[in-house]
Amino acid sequence: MILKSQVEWALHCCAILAGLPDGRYLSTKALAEFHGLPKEYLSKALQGLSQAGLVDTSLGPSGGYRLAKPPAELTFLEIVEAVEGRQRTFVCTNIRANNPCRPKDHCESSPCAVARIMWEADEAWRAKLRGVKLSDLVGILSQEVAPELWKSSFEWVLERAG
Amino acid sequence: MILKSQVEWALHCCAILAGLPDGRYLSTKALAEFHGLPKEYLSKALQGLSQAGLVDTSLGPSGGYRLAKPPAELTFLEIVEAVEGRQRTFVCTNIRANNPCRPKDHCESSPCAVARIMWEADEAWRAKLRGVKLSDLVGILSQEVAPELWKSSFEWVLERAG
DNA sequence: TAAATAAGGATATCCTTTGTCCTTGATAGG
DNA sequence: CCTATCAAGGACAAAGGATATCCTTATTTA
Ligand code: SF4
Ligand code: SF4
Repeated sequence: MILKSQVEWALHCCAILAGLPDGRYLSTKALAEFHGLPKEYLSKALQGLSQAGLVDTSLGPSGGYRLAKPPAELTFLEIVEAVEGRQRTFVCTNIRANNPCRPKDHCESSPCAVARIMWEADEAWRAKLRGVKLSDLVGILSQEVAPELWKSSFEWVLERAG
Repeated sequence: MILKSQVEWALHCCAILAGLPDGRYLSTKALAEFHGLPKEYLSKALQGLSQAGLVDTSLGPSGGYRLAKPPAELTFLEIVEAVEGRQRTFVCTNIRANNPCRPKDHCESSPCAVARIMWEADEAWRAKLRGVKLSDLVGILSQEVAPELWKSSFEWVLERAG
């Protein structure tokens, strides 16, 4: 069970978009080039962000993506779910229904304890991601990334932001 | 990102094995029949439990599986990891290394903030599973499963336990 | 008008999961 | 000792999802 690599891509892209000046857009092409990713496939991840309403888009030259809300209001969970989907990581195939001792008319209405426990763990994972804002990430990165690299990356992006 | 169905199978099988009298074994055949699962494929999941040291095995007629330790000392996490593996759900492909602004001699030693945050969420999931014992599950099931079904299932198992 | 862009459909490739089949070596019971 | 039964595991096939590419369409900006 491994998350799609698109999750990593989307998070990185959002971190970049968070540094974009108001009203400007950054294209898929620029984001793909900056991260060394296949443009067409990265596009699918960005479309996921768009469909989830996390980013705004603009067409034509100088078009691209920008965040739909401030980084402080955008959580990791939203980004992860936009790309990875909202389905729980544990799915019940209801194998208890195959119990040979089970009467024909027997019908369990609610999910069994196994599923509930696994779903609680799933929710703990989501709660952790829900508690981290995109602005938190930017704050950490701004402290950890080497200043000259931080600056040159910012300028690289600005040159290409429409 | 969805857990293997074998995780559900292994948890159910452990719950059954937890009710086995001391010193007796239950075969793959019986476990597969009880849950309505393909015997050969369920065998792979049970081999995972065996390799992780969670169950003891015995060969020959009246052989099979039994728990290697009391249900109160067996956690959900152990069972899940025995089948699903211990790899983290978020893997870093280090796309930051593709940054065109990155100097040739630049070398990030430690994982970046994105990975650390995702790994913290992963650990929250594991911590939740680590906190649930197999005995907890048996306790809940013994209260929730209809008494007559519980009893007949127990007898069904006992008839086939070697 | 022309170039650039997002959106998305179609398709191909690779890998994981799921599932089956068979062999091997060990063991209990007769 | 003999035989049926068992776990272990290798080989292999089918199905589905992830990854990746290519192309078309509608839209917008310069
Ligand atoms: S364990 Fe939960 S999920 Fe699996 S069958 Fe029983 S109820 Fe369904
Ligand atoms: S985000 Fe974390 S995982 Fe992804 S590249 Fe940067 S460091 Fe590696």
